[in-house]
Amino acid sequence: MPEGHTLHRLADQFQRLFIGRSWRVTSPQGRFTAGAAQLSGRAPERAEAWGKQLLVHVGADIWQVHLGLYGAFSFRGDTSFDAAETLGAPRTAAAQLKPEYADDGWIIPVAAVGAVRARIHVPNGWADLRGPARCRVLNPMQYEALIARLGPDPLRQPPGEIREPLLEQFRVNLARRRVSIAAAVMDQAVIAGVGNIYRAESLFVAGIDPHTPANELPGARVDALWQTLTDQLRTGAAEGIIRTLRENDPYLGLRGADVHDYRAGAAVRSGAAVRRHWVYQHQGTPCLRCGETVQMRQLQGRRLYWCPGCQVR
DNA sequence: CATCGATGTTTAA
DNA sequence: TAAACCTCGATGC
Repeated sequence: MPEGHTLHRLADQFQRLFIGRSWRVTSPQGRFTAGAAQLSGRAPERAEAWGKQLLVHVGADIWQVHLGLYGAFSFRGDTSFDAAETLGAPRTAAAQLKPEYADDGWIIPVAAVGAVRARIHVPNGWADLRGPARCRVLNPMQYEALIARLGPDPLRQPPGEIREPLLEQFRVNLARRRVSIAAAVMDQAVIAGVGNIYRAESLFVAGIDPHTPANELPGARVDALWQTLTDQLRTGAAEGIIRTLRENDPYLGLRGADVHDYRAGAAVRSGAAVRRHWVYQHQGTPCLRCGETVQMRQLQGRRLYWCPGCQVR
């Protein structure tokens, strides 16, 4: 789950549940004890996402959380917490809670299970953070330094709009790289929020050969890629899931392609057997658009997927 | 019960 | 390029 869309959902959820309310912060696992003490008893003013970073402003301090590959936040509490979803790596959903309250009116949380790095608690609910790659409190200087090395985030544009300065930054960043566009688009200094699934799916939809050098990608294709990523990330943030392939996609209609997902366990995990991606994890099967065999190879330690028929220089 | 893998990033070699 | 790190569910023996 944790590509940029997840972090924006997370920031929204923080905004709704915690912002402006005095919270208690602990570290049941014991690995965030000092930071928790620093944040506890105060009221966060703002939660924002920038790419894959969650940044929660508490006075001049900023709580930085990066979920990495398998970090996750889970939420429990009264009915206002019911709609709060677990965000991050897949976790089994907790059973329905029967809220009980202490004398001070605060809900009594269940005992922390497993390695809970941070628990944040407000009167009507709490959230547990497990497995983050980063969890620390930044001062304003450290915050500025972090922001300075992040590229533009397509989700930091108003919905339905392309912000020229962000797109221009993307163009400039690509023009400065000689690595492949596949490597560049995963570089958080070039564009923030894109992970392995959006890389594969955006380059497929934009019809770009992932091996094209970033600085050789024609301007029109750079702009089209930004537009594609903006649309895909926006949809992912709205739906809470990465679904780049839709059953009514006209390309599917043309070929009468079968969109059922036969990967082992996929149907069980997703609750539906309908395939969600064009090329991601579909190596060795016919492309649903052109029929060529979808390719996969290791690139800088990550798996790259593409269709050699649809994606050209 | 051991091993593997995952939508990620940093550090060492 | 490889290993380390953060966690836990799935898979295999």
